[in-house]
Amino acid sequence: MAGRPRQFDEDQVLEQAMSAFWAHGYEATSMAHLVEVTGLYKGSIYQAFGNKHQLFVKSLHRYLDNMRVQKNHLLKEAKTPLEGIQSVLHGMIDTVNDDDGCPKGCLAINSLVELAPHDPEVNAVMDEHMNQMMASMIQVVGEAQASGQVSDQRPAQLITLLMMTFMSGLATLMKARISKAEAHQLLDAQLKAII
Amino acid sequence: MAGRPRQFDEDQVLEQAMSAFWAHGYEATSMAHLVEVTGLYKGSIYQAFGNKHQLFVKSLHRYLDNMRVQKNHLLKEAKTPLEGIQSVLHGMIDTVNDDDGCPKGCLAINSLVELAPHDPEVNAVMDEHMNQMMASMIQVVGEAQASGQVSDQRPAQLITLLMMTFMSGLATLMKARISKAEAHQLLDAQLKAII
DNA sequence: TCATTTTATTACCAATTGGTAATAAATAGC
DNA sequence: GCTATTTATTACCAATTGGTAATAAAATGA
Repeated sequence: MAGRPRQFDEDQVLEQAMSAFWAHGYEATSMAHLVEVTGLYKGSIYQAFGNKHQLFVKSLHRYLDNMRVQKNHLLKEAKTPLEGIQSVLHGMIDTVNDDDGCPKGCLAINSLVELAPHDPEVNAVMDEHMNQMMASMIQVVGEAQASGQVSDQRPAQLITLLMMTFMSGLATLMKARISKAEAHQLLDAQLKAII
Repeated sequence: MAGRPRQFDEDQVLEQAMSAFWAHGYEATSMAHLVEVTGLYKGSIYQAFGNKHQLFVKSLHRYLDNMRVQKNHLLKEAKTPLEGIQSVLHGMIDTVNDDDGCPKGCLAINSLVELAPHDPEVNAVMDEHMNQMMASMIQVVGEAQASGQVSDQRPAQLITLLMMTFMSGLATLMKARISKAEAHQLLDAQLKAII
């Protein structure tokens, strides 16, 4: 016996909130700002999502899910393990969005820097995501080594750690210092060095 | 004809403010918090430093100056260019302070992520610092190449960019995911790969 | 049609935000 | 000792913060 139907799409609202947090960070995004970008009333936001922090965590989850889906898709599409690795990493660079001329970086890395040390929940979410990401990439790197496309001088885990650390650095520097094009070039150089 | 003398050491206060911004970020550090950690009154802070943003910029400058001084010192002390590079980079890892059990990361990288895209002044400060840092490191890498300690397969500038991007990633991940010990190991592996 | 349930919309709230004005207390020069 | 100057200390402020209570408006089932 449902009451008055919702006049907004929860997914769409979540997308808009995520975009705001992505562009400005958690602290700098006020509820007033969220009201503005979502177009709905403050009461509706609180009723639908609990509070600001829960809304943020849901936004972060959405972002990480998108990343995971894209990663799995690209890995499946790839003709070889190495090609998969490359398309996933270059895809990450393209995800760094700057529609409005203002680079947003990677929401995961942004959140890690701003919140992880003081926010146990965000830290846990990031922990699970990075473990999953690492495991997935370690396996592909292992396959690439088995097929001879990647040198097995280094253990797959080390190669993956070097890759992910480098990607974190790219995400950081792309917030202000380097362009997408430079990031792609740097990534190629890095892969050439560790592979 | 000086008036009432200051009852605080400006440098010491700046150090305390820097530490607060370093640990919690710009937005999450309130004036009330700064009053608490510095021990002086709000009015005194505003009179001495202008406002919160100017205090932050001064703190950031102080941090960057410290980094530059340490870098120059380590480079001068080193017996060879390569040794200089290594001690500077490993020294950066040690600068990532976690006295209170809470990793603060690197204030420069933290500020880049939180503020640079929306804060022209911070962006400009970081721009100048990174240009200077890059130029200084490119020169040392070049010397290391000339002395045969570093391969000249890659241009010195590219090697330096790979190094600095990797360091940015380390600073980021050290805020939550990896320990100092792991960071040192990863840095060694990275240097082995690109040098 | 009417009670129930859910949402939309408005109005409101205490606490905190960054920032200032006013006043009291030291110093130096005259 | 008085004045000018600078700082210390208190009291205060408008605006914004995240969050709620109250009410109006749709839907469903009886």
